[in-house]
Amino acid sequence: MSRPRIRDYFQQDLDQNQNITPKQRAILQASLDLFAEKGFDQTSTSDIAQRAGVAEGTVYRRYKTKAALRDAVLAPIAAKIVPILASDFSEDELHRRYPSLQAFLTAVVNDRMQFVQNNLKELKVIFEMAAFDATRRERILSQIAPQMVQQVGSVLDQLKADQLMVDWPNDLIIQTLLSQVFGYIARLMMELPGTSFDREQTYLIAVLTKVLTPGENDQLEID
Amino acid sequence: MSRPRIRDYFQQDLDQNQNITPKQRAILQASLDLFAEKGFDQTSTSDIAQRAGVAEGTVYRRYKTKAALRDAVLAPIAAKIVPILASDFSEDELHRRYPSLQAFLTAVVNDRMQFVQNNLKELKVIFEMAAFDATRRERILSQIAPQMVQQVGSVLDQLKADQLMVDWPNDLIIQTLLSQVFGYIARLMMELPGTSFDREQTYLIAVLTKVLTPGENDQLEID
DNA sequence: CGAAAGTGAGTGTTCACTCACTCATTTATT
DNA sequence: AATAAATGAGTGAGTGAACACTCACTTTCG
Repeated sequence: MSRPRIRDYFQQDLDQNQNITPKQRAILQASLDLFAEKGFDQTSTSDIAQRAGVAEGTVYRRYKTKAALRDAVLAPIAAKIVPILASDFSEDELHRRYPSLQAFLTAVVNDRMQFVQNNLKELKVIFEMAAFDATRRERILSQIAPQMVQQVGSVLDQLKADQLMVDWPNDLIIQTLLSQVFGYIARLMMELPGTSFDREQTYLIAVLTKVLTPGENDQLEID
Repeated sequence: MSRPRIRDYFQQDLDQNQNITPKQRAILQASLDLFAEKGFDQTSTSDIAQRAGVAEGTVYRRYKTKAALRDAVLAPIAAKIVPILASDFSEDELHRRYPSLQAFLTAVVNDRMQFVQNNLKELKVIFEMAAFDATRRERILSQIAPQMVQQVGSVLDQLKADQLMVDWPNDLIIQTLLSQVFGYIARLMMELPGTSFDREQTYLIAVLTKVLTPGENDQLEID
């Protein structure tokens, strides 16, 4: 593929961020690692300090609370999630670059898989947080969902009009895409055996292409 | 559908269990509710006692530790998961009852969705535990995966031989099934808006039927 | 020297867990 | 049948440890 890959935004942001001392960066890194390894509640601030090679007071120099530290760890990726989800989904991109649905899906899947792999720890922390914090979850969803529907919707409509994609409601198609993405993330997070990037990629593209290609018996008997 | 539905095994087991006082049952119920609402670590034993209308000492009368209490809450469902996953997957059932792949998937999906709905809280607690406890996770997977492959495998081979199912490796097919199940569970757990049982069911069956029906371009270029 | 970064002993609170005790019911003794 | 003894579920104040967070002080660096 000739397209540029989505890079590891988190690392990038950490590096770009100026006013940050090596110790503060070590604290962020140790927090991320430990939160992903053991979970937020099971990680003590003294764990973090120890892993980062720093006194506990140093952690609280910049971050007022442990929760604020988690927010600081997640801030860079949180800002990138919506653009990642929606990028490539423009009619322009679509018509200029991709000759077929499969080619389109290949490009989309490839980038997203890279992003997930590069930010797996952050995603794990986000999922843990979202699992039991309904308020935060709703805030996130209420920001992401409409943008997805809006940015992706017109392209889906175009694909459907061109008979390139199954004629389902857009929210069902988006749900299909996201289900596969969640499944992929879950498989990575759970460290299931026998998974490899190439195999996952081939599989994801095959499933999505098959589901989203229009067929003969596609009527969904939904109101 | 004329088939019997899978019932709410957890409630059933709680009732069947003899030597259990009302207070002890209240403790189990309160634990399950609170673990699912707030998460295990965020639930204190005094929370549980209060919700159950019981003194904190009563909790420790039967359960040595808080973790043992969680295990007791999950024990009934844990014993049922493998049978649920594998039931219906016998060649006998398949040929006697189901005229088509779609009819087969409809029956399978229906029962599993009932089970998930009836045991959603328990599943949430299990997922939280599995997320950060690699040892437990591997123990669970090492028990479930081989049984799934064994019990489901021969039927999949039959379906493939009869040209009723796409000729993919069995583990990929199982992965497809489980991905959809996980996606469904995730959607329920996250309480996404706009979901209903009927809609989910129609959707799941449609997606699975489409993916698993043999087609023209099904070659997966995998070693 | 001044300012910012870093330190680690200290603090108040929360929490999992304990234990001496109560009380209602069952079993044994007269 | 009446009374005593034994049993075990239930209680809640108490305990020690862990934890998030603070602050008076030290070190680093421009």
